[in-house]
Amino acid sequence: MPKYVDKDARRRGVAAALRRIAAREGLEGVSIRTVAAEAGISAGAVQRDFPTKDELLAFAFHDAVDAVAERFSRIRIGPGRAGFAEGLRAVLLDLLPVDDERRAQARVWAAFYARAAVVPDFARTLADLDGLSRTALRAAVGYAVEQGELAPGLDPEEAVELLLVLVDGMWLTAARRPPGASVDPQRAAVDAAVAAVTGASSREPRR
Amino acid sequence: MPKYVDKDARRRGVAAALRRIAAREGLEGVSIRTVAAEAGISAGAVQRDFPTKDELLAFAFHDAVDAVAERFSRIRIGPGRAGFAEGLRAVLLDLLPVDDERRAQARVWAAFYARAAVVPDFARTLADLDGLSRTALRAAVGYAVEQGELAPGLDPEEAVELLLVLVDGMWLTAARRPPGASVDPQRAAVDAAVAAVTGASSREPRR
DNA sequence: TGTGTATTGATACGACTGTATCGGAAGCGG
DNA sequence: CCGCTTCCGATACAGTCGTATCAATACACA
Repeated sequence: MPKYVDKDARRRGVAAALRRIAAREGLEGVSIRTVAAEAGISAGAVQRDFPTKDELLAFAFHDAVDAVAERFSRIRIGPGRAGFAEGLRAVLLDLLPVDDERRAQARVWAAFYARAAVVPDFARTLADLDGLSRTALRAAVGYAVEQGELAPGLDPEEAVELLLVLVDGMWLTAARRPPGASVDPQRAAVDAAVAAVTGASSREPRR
Repeated sequence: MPKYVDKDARRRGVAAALRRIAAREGLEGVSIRTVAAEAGISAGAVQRDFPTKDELLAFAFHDAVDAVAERFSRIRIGPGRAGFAEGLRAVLLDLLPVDDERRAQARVWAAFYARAAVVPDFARTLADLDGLSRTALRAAVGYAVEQGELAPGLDPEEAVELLLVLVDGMWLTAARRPPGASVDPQRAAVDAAVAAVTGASSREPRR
């Protein structure tokens, strides 16, 4: 039969267009028409791929969540991989918006994050992501305890919660960084975070 | 001459109405008409107080920033006041959304925060707030160093940056907490943060 | 090559947006 | 009590929103 088209690929393309707009002007600038224009197709085409705007937003959101989850899962901390301090440092540095792509991604994240404060579905998705990060961090912190790399006074479970909050803070602080500003303060925060959680010194050894 | 009205008071009232809406449905639900209805006045009256919507948003934002700044400045850490650990714990616990008012405030904050990722004026205001917090934290950390309460390996300047990020993370994580959820994870994060930064133990001494 | 169906762009609709304009209500100085 | 100035609510306007509808198009198969 006639005229077939790769639907999933185009759905992802439309979602990417939405994120480009969201990175530029926030979720407020996102409409069926603007997204269609950014994607280079007509508004009618967008309507067919996503019958309603909520579905479009939800899809783009889940796509963004997946991208962030993938970014985290790329760095595994544990036996045979990176040590705890190095791994933690890598995760946190990965959130620093050193290039435009990462800065754009952070701004999109901030937009969706704010929506999660108001739309329960979004909040649930972020809570799920928390769950994933929690188990990953639990494993990493457990490994740190084995290696004696966790700061002596820290309760492992509590350390996991601290790191969760820290990651959110890094990511969102990054979102509001103006284009020309220096990343040094954030780099300092990363150094301090690694030092505080591992109990090591941030002054002499590394850098 | 005729008919006088307290303009500033009503401007604040309108801004408060805006924030109530923002806490409930986000900045997307904010329009001249909805704000007017929430404030119990006509749309024309809002227009007189705020000729343009941007001015209204900016005013409400600055009001919210002032409220947050005031919340922080209420707790002074230093000689004669609270010790560093207690003061830090108090600041962080103050961000926990234990009541509805605080949760609403956090959601409003998230909305404005996301806008700061996209509107340079908002970003500048938050950067100014960072400046304020930075000097306050510098004093507190300096005091901690004197008292030997700072974790031994931590660079004071870096510790300040870490705390800045941490506060943002606490506040924004709070914003997306569903109404019924427990605050225990966040309380754990606070305990860990205090322990990690002071170098003390989070297991036995306090709690 | 013709045919039938999946896809498309355009157009229509009602609701809502921000903003401008304006006639009447309201209150104080005389 | 009057006049004048400030305030207020309503209405008007052009634009955009999300969504529905529909004729025209483009393609795979016979």
